[in-house]
Amino acid sequence: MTEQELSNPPTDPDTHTDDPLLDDLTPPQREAVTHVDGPMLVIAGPGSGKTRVITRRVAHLVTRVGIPPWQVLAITFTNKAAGEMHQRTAELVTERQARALTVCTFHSLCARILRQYAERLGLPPGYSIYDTSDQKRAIKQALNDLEINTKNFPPGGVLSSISNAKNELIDAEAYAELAGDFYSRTIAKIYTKYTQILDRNNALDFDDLLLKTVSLLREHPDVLKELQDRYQYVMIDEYQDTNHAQFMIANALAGRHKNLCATGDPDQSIYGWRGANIKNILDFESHNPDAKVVRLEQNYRSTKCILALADALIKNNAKRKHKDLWTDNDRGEPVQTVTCRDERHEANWVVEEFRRLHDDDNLPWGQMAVFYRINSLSRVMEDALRDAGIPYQIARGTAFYERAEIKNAVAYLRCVVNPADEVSLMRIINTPTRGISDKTVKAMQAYALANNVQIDTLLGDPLKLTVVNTRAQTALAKFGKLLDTWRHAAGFGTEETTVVDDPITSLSLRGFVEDMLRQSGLEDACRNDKSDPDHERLANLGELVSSAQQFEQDFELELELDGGDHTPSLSEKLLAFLERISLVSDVDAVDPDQGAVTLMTLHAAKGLEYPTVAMIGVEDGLLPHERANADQQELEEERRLCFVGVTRAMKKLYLTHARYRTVFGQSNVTIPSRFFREMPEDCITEIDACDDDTGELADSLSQRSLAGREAMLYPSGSLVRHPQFGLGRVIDIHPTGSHTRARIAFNTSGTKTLILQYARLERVE
DNA sequence: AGGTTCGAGTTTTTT
DNA sequence: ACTCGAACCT
Repeated sequence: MTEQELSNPPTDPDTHTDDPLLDDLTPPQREAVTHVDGPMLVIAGPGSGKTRVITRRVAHLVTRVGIPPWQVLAITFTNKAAGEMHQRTAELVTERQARALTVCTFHSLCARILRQYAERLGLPPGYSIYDTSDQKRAIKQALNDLEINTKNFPPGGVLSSISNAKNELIDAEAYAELAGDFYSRTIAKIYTKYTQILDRNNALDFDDLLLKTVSLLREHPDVLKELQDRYQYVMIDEYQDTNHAQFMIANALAGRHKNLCATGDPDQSIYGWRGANIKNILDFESHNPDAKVVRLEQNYRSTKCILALADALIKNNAKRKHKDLWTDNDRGEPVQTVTCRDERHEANWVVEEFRRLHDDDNLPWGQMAVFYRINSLSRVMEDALRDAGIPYQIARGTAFYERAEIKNAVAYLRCVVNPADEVSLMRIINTPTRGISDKTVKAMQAYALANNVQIDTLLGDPLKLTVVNTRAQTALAKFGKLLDTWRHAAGFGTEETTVVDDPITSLSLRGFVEDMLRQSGLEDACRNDKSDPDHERLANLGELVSSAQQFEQDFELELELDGGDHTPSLSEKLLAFLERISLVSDVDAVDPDQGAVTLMTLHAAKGLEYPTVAMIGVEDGLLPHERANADQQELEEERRLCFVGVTRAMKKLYLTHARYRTVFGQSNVTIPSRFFREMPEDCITEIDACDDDTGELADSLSQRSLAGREAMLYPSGSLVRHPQFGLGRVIDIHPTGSHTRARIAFNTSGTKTLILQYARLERVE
């Protein structure tokens, strides 16, 4: 469900044109769409047709004004949003034009630019992109090297201090100069060390992608000019959530031709905690005195009730520019605020209500969504939905890549591509166990530090490690050989054997990943893992192979469509695959056509819309979150978060809270959110679900049907289709833990155990 | 060397 | 309640 999919602003007869790109737009929308040169700010309230305006403007620039499509750059907040925007623009222009557009996130744009200009920055091409857990490992390493206690400086906290500094473009040196107190002086030391570790590992963290791009643009005027001329029309969506580094990049790119179009809504700024600066959008006009400003205030999405509630809520923010939110839509039903006993009751109440909507009102599952402030609330909701046999999906695209077995597999791939990546190497050097002990590893690190060599050189020459015994040396050498074999196969030759891999004879990406999983012993380790009798982990590795294959196909198709006769080599495909894996976001996993109830955090819900929305856990301490209670600014951000959630709903909205909530296995009394008191009574129906016993009934019902109505969707013997493995027949299916596994005999690929949540199975009748 | 147990910290939100 | 790491045992 994307913005504006279901809404159609009425035609205004006075300003009718014959241009199909324009004639169904309101005057302000049209004003924004037809603006060509010079800066423009579009302040777009929720559901005001912002996405429509952006896609139409791109189409207008390309097909009416005659701007070459490759000069247009559109930056979105997630890959998912980029994909959708690209898709919707493609419907308005030719296929060739659509392909020439650049639509992506800041991070993937930066990764692309950095790869292109790597040698100008002295950046070796196989650089790793570290995610939060890799970053934490690097921080721990830094703390260890500096002999600082992790008790006083928890890696997470240190990381966020460093991240905040990076987002403000403050490097370690500058940080040290600013540091006054003991805490910041220590952070400065860790920051310096952390930077050294990343450099040594040839790794960038998320912030570095932006940071390095800023320095590239600053220090290489010729590169800047090249990029400015390449991207003459720059559009940034969700401008209220840009941080300082992103602001610098946007303004540097648009600095020459001045065609910067920013769209967003200050009331939906919800990423302040990660360095987003709401001032970027508020001060747009003073940064660009000649800017055209368009305000889109009419809402086409929600009922009057929902919008009135949202408006009343957001008016409580003191630091806010006034906006008139209005709609011609029906008044609709009142918003229901529901009091439940505990989180289980709450989940069951929502499930019962959703089932009623589905069965009685014929509302498809895909048009319902559940939002929550923190991820941990998804658990109960999931259990209730699964027990009720209702199909659901969770917007956690990164969850798959956070699994230990997948992280290990990815670490192997990174080590192949980037020999300097010590964080990844340490992860896998003895996983699965191969006779390399902690002691041996410590000795390696000590030697590498003392002799200032890259740690992986020791794998080629373990005899240097005189302190470890022969057995360990042999194990190291063997492991080194294995890595070398893969590097060779993938086309990352060692210096003297720079292998130009021949795309005809070289392995496919899928084949490479499969070989690596087998030869590394990861596959066998999962197969023999007694703690995982259902081979869930093995199935996950299988999913990684499919995703590699899927990526390979898409990547080759993309290049083919680009017109070049260039067939990508295995090494190119591997680099691109790793980059993709690093930059997936949670909402990227949401498939609106899947016909399933969607669960996500309020942050992930930004930019989406659903006919029916339930927001759960609307309690003080959760929304607003307790960590934001003290600070007025943060409280206002929590209110904006609530505003974002409420304004996603088109027709029906439920706000639920539980009297007791179990945290860490302890049941605690809760207080309803203070935001309830800010909502107008005439928009609300209060329901006390504790009065009736539907919840209790649901409790007992769900217990009985626990063995899974989900399994009924794919009964044994039914014919299914898998995107990679093709047609197959279900042998058996069981719900286990948080997943449902199915054994499926495929016609061409043999029998595989798949997890329904990851395998995109399709029932074939 | 490798597996097991016990304790601590964990949960805010994410590219 | 659950996961991760460190000490401890085989």
